[in-house]
This record gives sequence, C-alpha cells and structure tokens, in this order.
Amino acid sequence: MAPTAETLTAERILEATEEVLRRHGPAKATVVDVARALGVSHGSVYRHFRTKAALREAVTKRWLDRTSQELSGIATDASRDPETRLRDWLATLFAAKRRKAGDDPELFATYMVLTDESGSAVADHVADLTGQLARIVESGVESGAFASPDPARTARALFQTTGRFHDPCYAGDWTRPDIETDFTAVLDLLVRGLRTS
Amino acid sequence: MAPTAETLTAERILEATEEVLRRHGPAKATVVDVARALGVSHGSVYRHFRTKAALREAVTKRWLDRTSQELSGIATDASRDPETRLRDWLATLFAAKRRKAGDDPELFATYMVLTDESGSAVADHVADLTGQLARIVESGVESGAFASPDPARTARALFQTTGRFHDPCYAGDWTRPDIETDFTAVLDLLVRGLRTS
DNA sequence: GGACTGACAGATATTGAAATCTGTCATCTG
DNA sequence: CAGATGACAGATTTCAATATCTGTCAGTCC
Repeated sequence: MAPTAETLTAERILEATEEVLRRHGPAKATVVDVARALGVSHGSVYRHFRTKAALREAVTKRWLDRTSQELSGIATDASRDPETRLRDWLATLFAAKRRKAGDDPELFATYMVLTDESGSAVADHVADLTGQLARIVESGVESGAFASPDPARTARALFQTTGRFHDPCYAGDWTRPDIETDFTAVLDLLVRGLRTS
Repeated sequence: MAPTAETLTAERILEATEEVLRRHGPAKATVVDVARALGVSHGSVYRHFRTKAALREAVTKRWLDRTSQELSGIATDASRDPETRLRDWLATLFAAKRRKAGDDPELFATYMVLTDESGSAVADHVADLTGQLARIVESGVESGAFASPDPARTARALFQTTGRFHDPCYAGDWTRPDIETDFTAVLDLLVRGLRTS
C-alpha cells in the first residue's frame, strides 16, 4: 500500500471537495473537478461515494458537525449555572453563524445551497443541537432554576424561537446595527419564561 | 369621462396584474400581458406605474395590507383580556399564513418572490404588525397582566420569536404533523415570560 | 486481486442567435 | 389638452445546438 499521503481516502476526497466548492461554488463544482484536484480519475471518487449527492451531503455533515462540537463543550460544562450556560450557548451559536456568514459570504452561500439539498443532514444537526439545549434545560430543572414539564419540548421551543439568530435564512439581517439589541430582548424574554417564578 | 368600468385606474391595473401573476407566475408575468388583459397598450400602464418594479411592489403592498387588516381587529378589541388577545392574534396570523400557503402553493410562491424583490413593503408590513403587537402588550401592562419595561421592544421580540409560524421561509414546515405542538410550546414559553410573576 | 482507469450512454449545463420585453416619446384622438 | 397609442432602442429571455458532466463497467495495472 502506498504511503498515507497518497492513499485515496474518503477523508482526502472530502477535503478536496471542500476546496473545489470554495473555489468554484456549488453550481459549478463537479466530480471531475474533485478528481482532477486529487490527480485521479473521477471513477475513483465514485468508489468512495455512490453519487455526487452523497459526496455533497458528507461535506455538509462534516461542516455542520464542526459547529455542534464547538457548542457541546458549553452544554455539558456543569461548573457554571444553567442560565449562564444557556445564554452563553445561544450567544456562541449566534456568533459562530454570524462570523461564518460575514467572513466569507460566498462560502456561506455555498453551504446554504448544500444544506437545502441535503436530505437528513440538517435534520440530524438540528436534533443534535436541540439535544444539547435539552441538557441545559434539564440541568436547570434539577438545580431548581428552571421550570419545565418537558425539557425536550422546551428545548425545541428555545431553538425555534431563536431561529432569527442562527437560521441561515436570516443571514442577511445579521449585519443590521440593532441585531444585538433584538438578541438581548429575545433572550431576556425566553429566560424569564424559563425561570421558576 | 367614460363609465367607471371602462376608465383605466391604478386599482383596475392592480387587479389585472394580480390575475396575470396568478395565471403566469412571477417569472413570466409581463407588463404587456397586463395591458392585453385590460385591452389597452402597455404604454398606458406606464402612465400609472413608473416601472414594472413599482407595479409589482404595489400589488405586494395590497396583498400584505389584507393580512394586516384581518389582524388589527383582534389587536384593538379591548373587550378581551390581553393574554387571550395575544394568543388569538398569533394563532390567527399563523392560520392565515398556513391557509394561504396550503390552499394555493403556487400563488404563495409567487408572493414570496414578490416580497423578496420588494424594497420597503415588507419592512413596512412588519412594522405594522409589530405595532399591533405592541398595543396588545401595552394593554397587558396597563391591566397588570404583563410585565414589560419597553412594550415596543417586547413586541419586536414576540414577532421575531414566532417567526417559524409566520415567516414564509418556513412555509415548508407548516404541514408537519407536530407543528401545532411546537406552536403551543412556543406560545406557552413566551406568555410565561410575559406574565407578571 | 483489489484499486484504478477511461470510454460510453443518458442527463444536464452552456452558449449565442433570435425573439420578446421594458421603458420612452413623438404622435394621434375625442 | 388629457389620455392613449405604437414604434423604437437597449436589456432580457428563450431555444436549440453543442459541450460537459454523471454514473457504469469492462478492462488495466501493480
């Protein structure tokens, strides 16, 4: 077997695909381009990914998982009180999205196209994030800080109500000057609804 | 002056434009089509609307205003308590949007295209709706049912947090079976955050 | 023999010439 | 003379021919 650097792995294909998507955009990125970037024939790519759609979905999943990872640390950090963790978690999610959208709008638009066509990757990602929120809510219920008859349901509500600050369909609003004010107002309202009265 | 039915007015042009948009869709609806439907030359249409974009925006504004009207009655009905009014107002908004999206998806898609290209019509509409919400919140503060240091700000937060149930970008989710559950969960959380503890 | 290639058929995207549309305006009409 | 017309220039869209891509697979190469 040739050395690792020259072995064609799924991982190397995903990296090359990301690069091709970054360069060409989602409309013009072809499997042939990916193969060319790797110096192989496009038939070899199809040995690792059944279809172009599967390849794109794998890239999307990787990208989404990076965000999940960044947040899971906050969700499970038992050393801080649940309200602080909740605020921090949502603020970090918002900041991460806004940074991605602001730093490289074209790449962000590329991933918006990918997530739109992705079958279950986005749903899985949302389920993951909602699960993290549920953990925070559960911590709060246990410590007596939060009231919630059904933390999973409350977590869904928290995720959905804050959509304006993490859902890509609102990316255009994230540069507005009063977005921070709006974010604070929403968070205050939600936390108030969550606290034990 | 010829009888009203034959006089070319802005109103008649708007009606004809709606019909042309309904028949042809936003991509294929032309000013020439509108003029043909009215039995006049397209030059006459340009006497009433400076550009095609202005004509489309006027149609959009009319369409949005119809929804505002439907809701304003609830917002100003002082005979019912604020919490009931708030829940009713949001439920009515959700129901209206879901009905429009479900009954005639193509027409709804048409208006999504129009609102996307409309300059200020959507912003004005959102400001109108947020103003109605602010009235309800104010009523609640006056009656002692709600706590809010800044009703206008709270109204914005209420509108934004419920986006999933009225923003067209989520129209695809409105047919999901558990959407009603989600709506109730969100409303419960928000109302709890609003009530005087 | 397992990984890779490249020719191939059908599907999709690109391209440029022709058709249509937008917006203007000199002219007409009642 | 107020309101309507239709020819026109430049911009945009359509359409069909052409090129490229996707996904397969028989065959090649370590």
